[in-house]
Amino acid sequence: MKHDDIPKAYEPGSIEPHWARVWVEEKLFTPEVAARHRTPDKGTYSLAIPPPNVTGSLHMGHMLEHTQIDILMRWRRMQGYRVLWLPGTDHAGIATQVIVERQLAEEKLTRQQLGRDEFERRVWAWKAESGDTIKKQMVRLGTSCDWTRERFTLEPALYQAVLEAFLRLYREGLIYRGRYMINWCPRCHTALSDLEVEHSEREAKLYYIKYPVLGTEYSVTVATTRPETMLGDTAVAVHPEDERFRHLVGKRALLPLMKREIPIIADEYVSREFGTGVVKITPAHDPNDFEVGRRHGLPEIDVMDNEARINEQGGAYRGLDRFAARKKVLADLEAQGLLEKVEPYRHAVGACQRCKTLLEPKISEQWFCQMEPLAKPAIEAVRCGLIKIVPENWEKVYLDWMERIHDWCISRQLWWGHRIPVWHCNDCRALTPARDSRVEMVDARPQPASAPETCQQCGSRRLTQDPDVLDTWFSSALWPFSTLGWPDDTADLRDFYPTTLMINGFDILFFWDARMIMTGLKFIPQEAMEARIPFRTLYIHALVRDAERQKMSKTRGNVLDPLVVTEEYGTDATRFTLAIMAAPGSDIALSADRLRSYRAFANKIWNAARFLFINLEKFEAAHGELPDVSPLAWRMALPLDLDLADRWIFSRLERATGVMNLALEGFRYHEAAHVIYHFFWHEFCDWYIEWVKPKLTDENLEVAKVAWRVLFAVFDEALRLLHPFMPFLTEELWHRLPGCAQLGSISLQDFPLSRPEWANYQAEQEMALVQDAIVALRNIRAKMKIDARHHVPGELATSDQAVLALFRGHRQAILRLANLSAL
RNA sequence: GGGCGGUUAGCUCAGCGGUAGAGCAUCCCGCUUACACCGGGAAGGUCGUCCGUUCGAAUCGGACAUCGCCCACCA
Repeated sequence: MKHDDIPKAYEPGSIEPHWARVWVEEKLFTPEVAARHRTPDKGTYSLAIPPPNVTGSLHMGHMLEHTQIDILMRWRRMQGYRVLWLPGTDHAGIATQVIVERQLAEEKLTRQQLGRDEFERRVWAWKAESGDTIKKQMVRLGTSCDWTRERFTLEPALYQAVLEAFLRLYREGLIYRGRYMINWCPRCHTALSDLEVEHSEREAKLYYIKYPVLGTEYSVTVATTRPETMLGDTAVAVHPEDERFRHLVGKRALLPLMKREIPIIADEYVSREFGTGVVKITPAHDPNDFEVGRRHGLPEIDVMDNEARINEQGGAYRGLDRFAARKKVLADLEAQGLLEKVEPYRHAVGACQRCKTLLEPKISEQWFCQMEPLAKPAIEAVRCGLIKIVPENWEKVYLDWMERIHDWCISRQLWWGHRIPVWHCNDCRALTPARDSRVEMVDARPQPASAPETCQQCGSRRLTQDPDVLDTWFSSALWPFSTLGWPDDTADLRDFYPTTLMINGFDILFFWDARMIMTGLKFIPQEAMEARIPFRTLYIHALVRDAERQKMSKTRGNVLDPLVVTEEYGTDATRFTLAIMAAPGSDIALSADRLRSYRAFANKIWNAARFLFINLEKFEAAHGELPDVSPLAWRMALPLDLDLADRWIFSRLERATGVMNLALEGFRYHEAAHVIYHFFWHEFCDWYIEWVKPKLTDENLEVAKVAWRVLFAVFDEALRLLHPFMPFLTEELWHRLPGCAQLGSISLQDFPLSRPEWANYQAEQEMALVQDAIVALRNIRAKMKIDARHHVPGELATSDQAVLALFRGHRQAILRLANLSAL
């Protein structure tokens, strides 16, 4: 070996791609391959990746998540578990469709012009083109996934899982179709689930409008924020016990502008305190009014089309956009003297999560999934502790939501996704589901293979498949078991399910985690609940924010490209930064300062290694032989009669090891990272290496050899502790250590376990004293200008025990003296 | 309207019952043959406010202030 050519500065760019490639080529992260290198098998440890959007690319949020997962995966793998981290991507229905539609728009095309088949082909083409961007990026970043098991939510096997789940829920009546009020996005032209609505407070106006009461000379005044919806009013309501209006109940009012007679009804829903105590009822355009309308059998007059323009039900306002209609309605009311007053009003409105367009509540025929029967066991599983949510406060959030859960609108008026496997009869309109869950490839796209041939009600052969696709989260909900082969009873499913862990951000706690728990409990054919849960522990990580503390996310434009950051600072340093800043519960504001300082840490490690290598060469040159410093040798033959600094460094190493293992058990990445950082830099480098320097060249060859062996022992252990955090650097250095290359990858070596016999409190106390002494002496010398140069610890260790004894006797006095600037 | 989280050194944040910590920035001294992406030293905080529990509180309880987030069908 020749180490003269080791660069002084660590250059991550020159080694990372190499190891990234080797790891994948050797399939080290395929559990069966890894197991061949390891004998004691501690059982399986598995995690199904939160699948990124297939057409997306990595942002810092991914990198944080993947770093946190990867640290635990590598740590457990080193501990001897058969670790499976199953990667894959999500077809991401609406997100992906929007991207392709945007591309079409550049060609001045719409998907409608293209037609459904051609549009789907375009999306598949786009997927083929950009679908493995994420994978390439993850491989480059060393993410230790088992790429031989990669999955995609729209591939045939997972399509089959979706069909199986849908058909079972459908047959049991848990999936139903009906006309209800849903959230409609006038831009995306699709229904959305409640979760996809973003509420935000806005300044608005409260308009007070007079409705004449028929057969009297007076009128009632209603208050509304959306006057244009009055075109669809079918009643006016008051509280049943409101004395002010009791006499009006049963009378009729004349709906202004539309000249329609509508009843005045009484309903508990009306609040006597708000507004005027009289409410206009628009069953087709407000969720509350919808309920009231159904209770009283009121007509539901939908006055808007899918673009939120007034339709033919809106009389003179037909064709106007909802906001234009509002202006005109107000102007007309004003002209007729029916607009009593306008007040400023602040309230929350709902917008489309995807495109931020204001949503329109709309009555629509959609598919729903009944939630209560699924939620009950999912609540139970968390409440009884079978599934642990960390940090604990999220458990309460989860339970609160689950206990007030509403039915889930699962149909989307999109073309990209799993099409609903139910056919409509063109003759009798009855519904007939696919006969089974088999999937076939038609035109390179997976489709249900067993379409019904005849209507199950009238026997007609004229059937049309429902045009809608399923909410993208429907397939995600099955992810932990669909990726392992369900509905088939596969070896992987038996081996790795339930998965050990799930790690994701709180933003998908309801969207995803809750639904995985419900579906796992529903579909896994095991008796015991503990065998059906999708994961045993759910760790909710914080979000990465940019310097302005803005949330980084797929839909916002402020994403930081991890590849750019890692290019500048190195993947290991970036990972370390994310880990050491990842205290549970608080968000991370990524800063260049921190990245720089942990790049310096990587450099420090590199140079400590460089010191070892260079001086080992010098030793060989001087003595014509090498001390045996391979891990095999030092583990067999560490001497018992070590001196103070040796006993001290082993004691500190043992402490670091113990704390790191405990911290990682509890997802306290920051604590683990702090411990190894401090140990490596400020104990191993600043004190220990300085201390042993003289010994390494001791005239007594045996003394020198022991020093070398201890030095490498500690360094080797430190590299292993560091490996989950800095896989590239440690892998590179491990391979350069004498005798290590032939042992294979560091990722398959043992992670250091706690060795309590190494803890040595006495050595730590003595060492603290010595360190004080050295610092004091250095200060005194510097201040007295006895010697311009500062002295390394080793000088004291080897030559000046008498000074130490003196110091021991007069510690306080010397320390005081040392700090006197008067000297 | 409910719920959650933050408020600690100039900046960004750890600590969460026993004499205030890190990184960066600042000041002083050192280019000692691993590393100036370095080494040594120093300065800097009555831990948002008030009340309480305790021998003892940044750390536990309560109130308040302030910032942020999540959930929510009062038009």
